[in-house]
Amino acid sequence: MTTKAYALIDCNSFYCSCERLFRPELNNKPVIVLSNNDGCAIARTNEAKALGIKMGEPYYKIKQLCKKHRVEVFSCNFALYTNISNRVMQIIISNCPDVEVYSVDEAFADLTGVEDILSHGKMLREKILQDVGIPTGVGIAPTKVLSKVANHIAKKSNKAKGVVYLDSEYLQNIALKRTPVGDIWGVGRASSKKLNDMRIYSAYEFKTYKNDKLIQKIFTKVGLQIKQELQGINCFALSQDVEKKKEIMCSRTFGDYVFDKNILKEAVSNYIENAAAKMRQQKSVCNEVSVFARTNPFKENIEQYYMYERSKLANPTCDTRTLLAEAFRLLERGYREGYEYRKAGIKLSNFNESSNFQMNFFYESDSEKDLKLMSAIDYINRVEGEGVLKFASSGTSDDAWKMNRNFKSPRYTTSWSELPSF
DNA sequence: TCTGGGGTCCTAGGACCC
DNA sequence: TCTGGGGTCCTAGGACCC
Repeated sequence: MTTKAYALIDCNSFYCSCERLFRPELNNKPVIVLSNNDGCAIARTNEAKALGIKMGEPYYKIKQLCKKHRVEVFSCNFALYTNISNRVMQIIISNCPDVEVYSVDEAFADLTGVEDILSHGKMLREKILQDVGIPTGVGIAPTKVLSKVANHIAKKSNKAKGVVYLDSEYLQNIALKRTPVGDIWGVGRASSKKLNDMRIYSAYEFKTYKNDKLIQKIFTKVGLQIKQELQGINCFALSQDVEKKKEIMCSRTFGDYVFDKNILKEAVSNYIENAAAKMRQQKSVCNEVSVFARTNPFKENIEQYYMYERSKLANPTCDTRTLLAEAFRLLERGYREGYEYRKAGIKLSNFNESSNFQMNFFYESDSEKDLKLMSAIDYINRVEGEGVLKFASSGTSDDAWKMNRNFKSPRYTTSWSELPSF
């Protein structure tokens, strides 16, 4: 078997870089993007990181710091990021034989067999920067886990100029000795602590640890696979086909506290509409609906409550009306009066293929007429804009459950009325 | 005053069956 | 007080990712 060469192409501070595209004066300035509800920092440029702003840090804690250092702050604008992401991915896909789009801001590419692998990596980086304007780091190595390590170095090292190829075990070992175990892809906080307790601190010490049985016992099958990937043994293959989701969730933290069941119901209604449309898009039907709502766990002086209700459906469906009725029934069942609700959400799960289940004699599937209605709704919302057509239960008001978004940038690329003008 | 959202995989343990 | 063994399926919860 020939040695593989996997490239990991990862956009730098992706959301911030997207915002900078339309505000070039922000290059070299500190920029952060906040999570929904302007809750916490979920993307930071290097300049913002240098100020000590941590990933996931609540905004209210760093507000003063941001003001003092003139950090440019944005509410998240996912429509924009998705659009830019598609452009980046298109370049990778059309320039590499096999590609796995791993997330909105990163992709694995199999470069095995490419003549000059390092040059190919450099070319990709240049082309994305030229054509879309997004800076990336490219890490290349024989396994996915090692390519992640290479990617970290590509981003950190000035010498690397954004591209690193760890093509020999010698280079890999140098890199692994400089990598703390906690920085390995797939090793989180809990495992990191356990490894440290075993006196394993660097990725190299993990790679060369003798007792595989113990690793498997403590860190499960996946833990052992990560160790083998560090040794250059491929355990994680490239998954190319876009797999269907196995569950679809929708949840939001509210902009304000909610006591009223009817307002919760309106929120839940919106979430169901949203998730059901996504589910129909991947041509699934679900057998299970869940609804949850909770008080603010960070607020210590209030009485906490968490409701979670779930039900199996008699017949698999993708009909929003059926799902709404079920979700409302669950909310009715779990709702308790008198609590300050801060967040609610729903989950659709236990999917079947919509074409398969229709063949099943025992199920009473959605009728042709129902499906046509749903398709029509989806079509109108796709063409005319999200949320143009809504169910009455979803409300039309700017209510308490809506999010705070005080620093939102315009929808430059997805809305005609908000096109940039220079 | 103010702390996101959406996923996946794995395992242990319970339920249930013969 | 004694009280099998083995298999499968499901679920909750943990851990991790971006």
